[in-house]
This record gives sequence, structure tokens and C-alpha cells, in this order.
Amino acid sequence: MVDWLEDLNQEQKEAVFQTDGPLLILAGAGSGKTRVIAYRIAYLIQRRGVPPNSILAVTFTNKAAGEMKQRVESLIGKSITGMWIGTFHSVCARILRIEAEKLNLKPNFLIMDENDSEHLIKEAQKALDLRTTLGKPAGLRERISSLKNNLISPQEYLSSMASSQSERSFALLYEKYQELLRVNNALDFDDLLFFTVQLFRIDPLTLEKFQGHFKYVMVDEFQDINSPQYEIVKLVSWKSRNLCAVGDDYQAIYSWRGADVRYLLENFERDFPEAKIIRMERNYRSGPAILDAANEVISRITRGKEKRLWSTKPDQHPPLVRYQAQDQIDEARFVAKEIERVCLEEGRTWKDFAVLYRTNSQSRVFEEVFMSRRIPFQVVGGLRFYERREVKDAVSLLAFLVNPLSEAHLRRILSWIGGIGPSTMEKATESGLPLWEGLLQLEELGGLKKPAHQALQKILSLIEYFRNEKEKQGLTELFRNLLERSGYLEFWQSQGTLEAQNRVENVKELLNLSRQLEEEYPGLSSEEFLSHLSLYTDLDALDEEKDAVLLMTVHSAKGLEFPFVFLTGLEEGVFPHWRSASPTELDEERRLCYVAITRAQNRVYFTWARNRLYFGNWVQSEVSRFLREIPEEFFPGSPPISGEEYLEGKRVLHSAWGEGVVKEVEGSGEDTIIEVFFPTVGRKRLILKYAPITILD
DNA sequence: TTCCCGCGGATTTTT
DNA sequence: TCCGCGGGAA
Repeated sequence: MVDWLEDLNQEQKEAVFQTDGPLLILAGAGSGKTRVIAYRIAYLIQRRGVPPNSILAVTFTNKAAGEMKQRVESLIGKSITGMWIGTFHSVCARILRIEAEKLNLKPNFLIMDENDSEHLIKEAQKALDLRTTLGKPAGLRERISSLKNNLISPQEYLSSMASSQSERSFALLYEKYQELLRVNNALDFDDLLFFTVQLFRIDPLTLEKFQGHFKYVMVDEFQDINSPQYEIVKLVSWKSRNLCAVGDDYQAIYSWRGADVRYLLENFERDFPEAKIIRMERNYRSGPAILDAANEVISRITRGKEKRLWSTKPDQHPPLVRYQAQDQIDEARFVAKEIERVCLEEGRTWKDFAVLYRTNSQSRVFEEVFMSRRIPFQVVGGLRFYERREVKDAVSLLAFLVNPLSEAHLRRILSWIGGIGPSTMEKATESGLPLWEGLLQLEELGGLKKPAHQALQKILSLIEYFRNEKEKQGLTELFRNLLERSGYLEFWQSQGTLEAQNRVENVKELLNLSRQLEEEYPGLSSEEFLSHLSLYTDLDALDEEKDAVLLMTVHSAKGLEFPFVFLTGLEEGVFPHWRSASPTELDEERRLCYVAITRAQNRVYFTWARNRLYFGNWVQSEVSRFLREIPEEFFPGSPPISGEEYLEGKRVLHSAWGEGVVKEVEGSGEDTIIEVFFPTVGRKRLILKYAPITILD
């Protein structure tokens, strides 16, 4: 047998062999921590004979979980089944489905996304007549979310924290929202964690059961866990003491979601004082220049221990490049051209490049420019797949049939089926009945007009069909039939527009996904499929085989690596973001920048745009402090970072006068005037902002 | 019930 | 600039 354990360095080996008792691995960026976890699991299973189903491994994305599993399988040379591996949310969903009745939940509960939540909050506002006083649903949802992430129930908030009148109203709203979730047989993302903690707290026997079950617990990205997550991990591994936490405080970037790095740095050692601590500070990913640049940025955080990664990997040349763009289009063109050039001259392919930005909205320009230059790309995030209207409509169909209590899904179905509008719904719920039952009652009393009657009959026949066929057909087949019988695909197809066509494609993609999942988990039920879907992210959908440039936010890039990284939009206000102005928030922006830089194996490009279109008007920007802090000598040969003359000598293409060369530049920003020599018409003065020109090089 | 128009707000980051 | 929502009219 080939001894795969020999591939590890000293600290890594130590981390793998130290299987019993609490273990804290402080692992810097690129130090091979994911590898260590995979080897550790493989070691437990193969050399220590630990059954896979007594291992719990928590990763940051479902995709990471899938990859981890594959990695373990390839190490031990056979497939493994039954291991608990996934995100906190998916693991909790699995636990809650098993133990549902102990919390008076139904095992087929649905998981609501933010959009659904906000609709429910709106409803709660309406019901309590608090529409105008409390604020917008989005903000309220965030407040509720942060309470849940601090394990505060509506009752607790009401009795011990709400002091003002408006806080009391808010508490009632929170309570009402929970009630509506329950009526809809649904949980939101935060409930998955919160309810799991509650389950363990109110039912010691169940807790003991899981404590006995999970002999080994491993948690990746421990710096980004929040209170309920820490509580779950702590409770579950309290007996076995075999908890392995892996994290890096420099990469804590989710505090806005309730994550607190102190769980890694303080609580772990306090709650598990016998813990062994291993530090992994050797970086295998990048050369020293990239690490030095990252260190320039991170060393200025106001809080945090001093630490420095080291690497013996030689720098690739040049390791760092800086570019000052005229505007966001120029920035995108530079990125596009540079990618084309490196592909050609350095023998690279599209998938060696990642374009990172602070906010999703920045992806748009890159998409447009890449599209026009035929550069294949994949965008991660933004409008998530399952948040698209057609996907939600299609899913609602299945969700309602699985769970007719779900009013939100019924409403969605009614919205495209037609025939039943607000007034009919109003009438149906007048007597206090749930919407669906109210409609049935109206039907019985003959109180429905013809279109409404037809719509209802259609839904009833679908329910009938679903009930009869559920057991006989596989999930995908059933789903496909439902989509056809309900007329949903036809609803779009009949519109004939390009957009409608696209929507049909997306629905088909959904069917593909269902088939894929069914292959992976034979006998997959509708409930399980829905659960997967709501916890499914764009990152999980990422196709690594596809040769395409990746576009994503810095947050999404956590845990990934690329030969070439473009860190874009390095402007004050964009990155660091203007909403993160307090010292703690700025620290987090810094860590975010550190994460971005340390993604790169060979080279980082730092780009910024002097002017940016923001909400439809042009604003002038200043270079980001993060870029300014990286000393000049890190960029030998790169043009100076400020100065107006960068346009001089460049070739431009004018829509009427053809190609010309910039001779002089006056002013800056919006007022920039350039003098260009055109062979066709001679020297011309142009206001840069208005001139119909493209910069060619 | 549905369609169309006008207005206001949006952009932080994600499970 | 773009999107979603609410109001009003057919």
C-alpha cells in the first residue's frame, strides 16, 4: 500500500495523528488546512477503523463538503457512505428532520430564503397594523436575523430587552413572524441553527444521543462561526472531546452575520482547556512578494495578534501589477486584454484567472466587456439560481404539493396561473381560514367565478395526480410531469420572447439538477430535494471543469485559489466600502483584502478606476488606502499611481475621425480635456467625458 | 383581474 | 440607471 501519509510536512502530520482530544489548528492562508482535514478523516477511517457515520465534518460550502468527501475517497481508495459532512445549515436541517416532532415541527418543513422571509414579514406587519411605523421588511429581517444569531427568542426579547414602545412593537412583529413561519411549516436560515440549539437544550436525551453518535467532530473556517454554531459544536463534542477546529483569525470576514473570531481565539481554549494547539504558518500557495503585499495590508489592523506567513516558493514575474483605469469600462478592458495577453504569451487558459470585487454589482461591466470580446466566464453569486423567478415558481409547485400549508407557495402558483387575484384571496381568508381551505370552502359554496373556479380545479387535479404518482415515479420524472400538467412551461413558451426562452432554459436546468441529485442520492424525496435546493449556492454550482474566467466577490473567493487574481475596484468607498467606516468594520475590510490577495498563486493585479458610474452618475474616486499602503517598490516598472499624464501617448479610436494619438491632457476627472492628433482631421481638443472615443492601448 | 405607468430607492458581503 | 411596487384605469 502506498503510504499517502508521507505527503505531509511535520505540523500537518502532527495535526492528522492527533485524533483524540480537542485540537486547535491555527492555519494561515495557503498552508494546506483543507488537505489536513481530508487526511485526518481518511486516517480515522482507514487506520483507526472509525465508522464514517460517527464523523461529523462541517465545511463552509456544500461544494467544499463534496470535494472533501471525494478527496477522502481517493486517499483510501474506496467510496464512503454515511459520513455527516456539510455546512452547518445542511447538517442542522438533517438533524431537525430526524427530530422534528420534539420541537413540534413537521419533518417535511420547508426552508425559506430571504425573499420569502421578507414577504412573511410584510404579512406580519399587515396583520399587526405596523406597516408604517417599524420600517422596511429588509431591515426588519436583518434585525430578526441578528437576534436569532445571538440566540434570542421573541419572548426573551420582549421580556428583558425591549424597553421602548417601538422595540416592543418590533418584538411582537418578531413573534408574529415566527408564528407565520410555523403556520407555513417553514424555517428560515437562522432557524435551522437556532432550533438545533433549542433542541439540544430542551431535550437532554436527544443531545446525549448525538453526543454518543458523533465520535469525531471537525470544523473548518472556525474563525467565521457564530454563537449558535459554536454552541452546537460545543454541545455535540462535549462528551467525546474529539473536536478539531481549524481556522485563521486573519481571515475572519463574516462578523456582520454574527460570526465572532473569539470563538476561535478565546472560547475554544476556555471550554476545552486540555486542547492541543498546532500552528501552520508555512504557505505553499504564493511567493514571498504576494505574501509581503498581503502582510502590508493586514499588519495595520488595530486588533489581532502579530503573525507572518512564510514561503519558499519562488516569485513568478511579475508577482504584483498595478493599473489605474480611467473608469470602470477601462478597468474591465484592461483586465480582459491582460487575460488575453497572458493566455497567449504565458501559455495559460481562461480558468487560471479570477476577477474579484467587493460588491456583486461590479460584475456587470466585466460581463459586458468579456462578452463582447468572447472571453468565456462564469459569474458566482449575484442573483442566485434558486432566487430567479421561474425557478421559484417551479419550486413552489413542488413545495405546495409536498406541503399544502405553505401559503407563500400557493400564492406564487396563483400569481401565474391567473383567475384568482387579491379580491378572491381576501374573500377566502375573511373567515380566518387558511388561504387554501378558504378557497376550497368558497368553491363548495359556489362562491367562485368561472376563471377562479377553473384555476382551483387545475390545482386540485395536480394535487390528485401528485398524490397518486408520488410513490410510483422518481423525483425528476414526477417534477417534469407536474411542470407539464400545470402548464407552467407553456406559460412561458407561449410568450415567445427571448427572455421567456431563457426562463424555460432555467427551469430545464432545474430538472437537470434534480436528476443529478437523484443520481447521487437514489430514492431522493421531494422534501429532500427542496431542502438541498434552498441550501444550494452558486458556489456549489461552480463548474471547475469549464474553462472560463471566474468572476466573484472576495467573500465568495474564501477558501479558493487561482494562478492569477485581479483585485478590482480598489477605491475608497468601494473597497473599503463606505458602509464599513468604523474601526472594527475597517479591520474586517482589511482582512477581506488580505483574503483576496492570498488567493493568488502567481500574480495579483490591483486595479482601480478614477471615475465610476454610480447610480447613473459619475463620481470621482480616490485610490484605496489598501493599495496606497503597498509600497512603491513592490511594483517595479508599474506607472506611478497618481498623475494625469497616463493617457498621453495612448492611441484612441474616435467614432467619426478614426484612430488618433493623445498629445496632451488637461485637468482631471470629469473635467479632463484631451488633445488628440488625428491623421484625418488634425489636432482636436476633446472633453474626455463626452468624446465618443475608445482608448486602444 | 390585469396591465401599464410613474415613482422611489438601490449597492455591502452569504448560509 | 434599473427594478419593483403601488395605484389607477380598462
